Amino acid sequence: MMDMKSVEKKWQEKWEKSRLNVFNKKNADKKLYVLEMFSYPSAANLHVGHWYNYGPTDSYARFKKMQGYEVFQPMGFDAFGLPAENYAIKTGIHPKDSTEKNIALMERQLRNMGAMFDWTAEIKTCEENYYKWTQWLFLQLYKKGLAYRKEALVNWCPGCETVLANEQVIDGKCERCGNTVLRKDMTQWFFKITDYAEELLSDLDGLDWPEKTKLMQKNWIGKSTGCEIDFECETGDTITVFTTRPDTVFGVNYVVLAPEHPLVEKLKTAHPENAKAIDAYVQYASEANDIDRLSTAREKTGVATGAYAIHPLTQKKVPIYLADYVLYSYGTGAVMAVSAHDERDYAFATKYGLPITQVIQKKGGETVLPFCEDGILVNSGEFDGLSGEDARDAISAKLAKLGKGSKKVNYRLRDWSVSRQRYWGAPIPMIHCEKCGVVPVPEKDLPVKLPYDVEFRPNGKSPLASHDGFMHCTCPECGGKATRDPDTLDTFVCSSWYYLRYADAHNEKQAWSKEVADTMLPVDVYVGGSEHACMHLLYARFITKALRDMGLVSFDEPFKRLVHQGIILGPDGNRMSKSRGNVVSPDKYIDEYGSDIFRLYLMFGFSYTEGGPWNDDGIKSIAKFIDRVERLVRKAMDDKTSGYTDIRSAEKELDYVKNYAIKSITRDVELFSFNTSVARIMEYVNALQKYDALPEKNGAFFKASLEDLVRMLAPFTPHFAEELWEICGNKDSVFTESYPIVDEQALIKAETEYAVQVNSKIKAKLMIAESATEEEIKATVCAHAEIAPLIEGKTIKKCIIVKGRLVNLIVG
RNA sequence: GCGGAUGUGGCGAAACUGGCAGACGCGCAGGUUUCAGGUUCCUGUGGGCAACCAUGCAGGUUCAAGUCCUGUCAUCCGCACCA
Repeated sequence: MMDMKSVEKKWQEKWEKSRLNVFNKKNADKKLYVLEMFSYPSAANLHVGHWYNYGPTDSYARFKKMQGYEVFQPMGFDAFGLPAENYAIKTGIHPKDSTEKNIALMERQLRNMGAMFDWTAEIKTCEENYYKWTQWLFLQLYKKGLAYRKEALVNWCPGCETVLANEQVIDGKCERCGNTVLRKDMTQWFFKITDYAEELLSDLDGLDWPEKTKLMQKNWIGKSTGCEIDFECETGDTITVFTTRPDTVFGVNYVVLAPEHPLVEKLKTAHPENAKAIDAYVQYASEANDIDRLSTAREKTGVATGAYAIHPLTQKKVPIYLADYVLYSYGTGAVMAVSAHDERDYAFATKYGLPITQVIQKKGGETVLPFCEDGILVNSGEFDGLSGEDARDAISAKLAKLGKGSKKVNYRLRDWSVSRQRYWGAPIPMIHCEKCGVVPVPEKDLPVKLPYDVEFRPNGKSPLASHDGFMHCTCPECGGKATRDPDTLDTFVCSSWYYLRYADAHNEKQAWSKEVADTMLPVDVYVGGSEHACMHLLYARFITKALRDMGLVSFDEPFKRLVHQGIILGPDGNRMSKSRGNVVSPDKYIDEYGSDIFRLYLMFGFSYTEGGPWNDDGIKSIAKFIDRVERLVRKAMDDKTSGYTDIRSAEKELDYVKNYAIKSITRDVELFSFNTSVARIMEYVNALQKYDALPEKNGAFFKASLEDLVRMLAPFTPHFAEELWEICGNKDSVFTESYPIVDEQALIKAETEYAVQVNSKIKAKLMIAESATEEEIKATVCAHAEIAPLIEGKTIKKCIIVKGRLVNLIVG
């Protein structure tokens, strides 16, 4: 039995020395960029999830390398972020110190994993030579008008006196102190991702991504086509509403504004008798936290303003309400309420006793209100009788003609808020000057360094705001006194472009050279968890498109193909978590069996994209399998009795199994179907063992067959295969070999087994020559001893032959 | 509420465009090796004595359904008043 630990160490050192894992630019024409999502540097050891992401994907990469691709598989660290800062607040250990320590630890473990990472391209997002370019990226977006400042609602924890990221808000409460999180207006930097909404949506079609992920992005972007309609308000102002159902416009019973709508103030002035009630409602709505407000189950609330608006087509007066079921952030922040044909309006109207006017009739059936589907228009003047689509066209055309409305497309997607009132991130490279306003830091002055000596314990402001040395600077435009932006960038900004930096990691003059980027990118295969569907994966696509429009890259999409690994659950079937106490650590398994066996088990025991509950019964069997392979190889190499040199049926049979395995593996690895690939190798090993047990065998043939086994095994158990390859008497790395290629000739058999059915029931199995014609097959089947009695005296109505598989005789 | 996925032996799972359901492995049983335990190797292993019955459940299409269609239940994931 091999000492896996020393074998792994031996080969890792050899690979390091021979630069086996380093991308060779000379072969760039054959490049294949295989990327795993980089890691957050945690203090804990690598967990099963890391192994499950990186181990099998590395096998994929190695397989492609053996197929002749020049594989680029870099690794790095997404090193800024909240956990390090929270840890610092709790323990007083500086985020930089803990992060660097964690990176060192994690990098060592990643190296011990033996994956084919090209460490020469390693990046750490918290280092100056990286975040300098993150800041540069911000400036490019700013120049392009894609970064802007505005007031926005943020999560505010009154206990910690700080802003929280959405992820830190658990059930409406602060994850640290448990206080109820409030919403607060603050001026923030945003990236204008909404400018790209349409392209982000339409380009999904061309991506080789899981359909589920594409659908999630599609829903997230949330395109809806409709119409904006103007209602004149009694104050003389115009209330513009957005609707996807202009066909229901004759059924408008009232108009609703979101409580935050700017017109509220004016309406209050116009109707002082209601001012108190309005104020109370606005206050009530602002205090409701997101969880309550967003719940569909919540009862509708609202208040009458006393004001009215004029219906643009009927000229009738309709009352104006405030209600928080209308979201200020979507559409125009105002809706026309059609009580009969919208569930929410119906519920509101019912509660407050408002009129309900039916204007749509169900086609062929009784109309039950609220009726929200398409139907035939009634009570709609000249538009009566029209149906859904036609009515929408006709009515929006009429409104447009009157200057009272126009077609409009809205997206659910909002601009990306990137300011964080936090310390451990890339400082936003902006300067605030009393005279010149907001001024970008000149590129030559980058990076804006993140100072070390900062009080990062929360006090209600960004930690950097209290650091005088950082804050005070001179205005690059007027040279006068100015201050820096005290906020840092969301870490998703760092990870939105890292795949570009990998390709040109040591470039000191640029973030990347366009030439290099265009050679190395896009990423051919990107592997990571599906939890990033609407965050990282969307941001990265947006940034790529923005960079393309700036002429900095020449491709539209960063990740051509995307694969999500499944999740390995705890043995109890739940997500692993400390609180549940069901966390399985890979350490003891690595210690006992080594990294090859551990990764092989991960590949064999689970369906890669599904994952599933952890179970360690299987890992022992993998260790046994590896032992068996080793014994088989050693025995064959020691075997001096080479026997004879003929190729008999036994050799042909072995060759068949081998080539069947090669063919299957070649297809399955491409699909990330590792469990079936390993199964085919096991079958081949079983066949080799059977052959080995023969009294006589062709020694040279057997040795060659075993060398093929080692090649086949190499991507899955790289260290072990190298050792076997050496035992076989080879000097070079097995990874300089090419993966065995299927010999189709070996897969042709003289005879195939057919299942024979009579009236669709299996009755017999028999061997039929591959060359037989359909007529011959039919004759053979009918004459067969088990079949003949069953069809005797009956007419064969039909004979279905599936070549190489089955024959179905329909008799009556 | 909306959208999506999944449901197959005692267990992890296979099954490419409808074509022999359960590959491969675990476990289990019997044998073998060993002083003994582990190990090795061999054989068997969905259920039922059988005809037959079996892919969550109920229908349907088809010569043929795990696979296609309709309905339904359960679990998981995403979104959640988006007008």
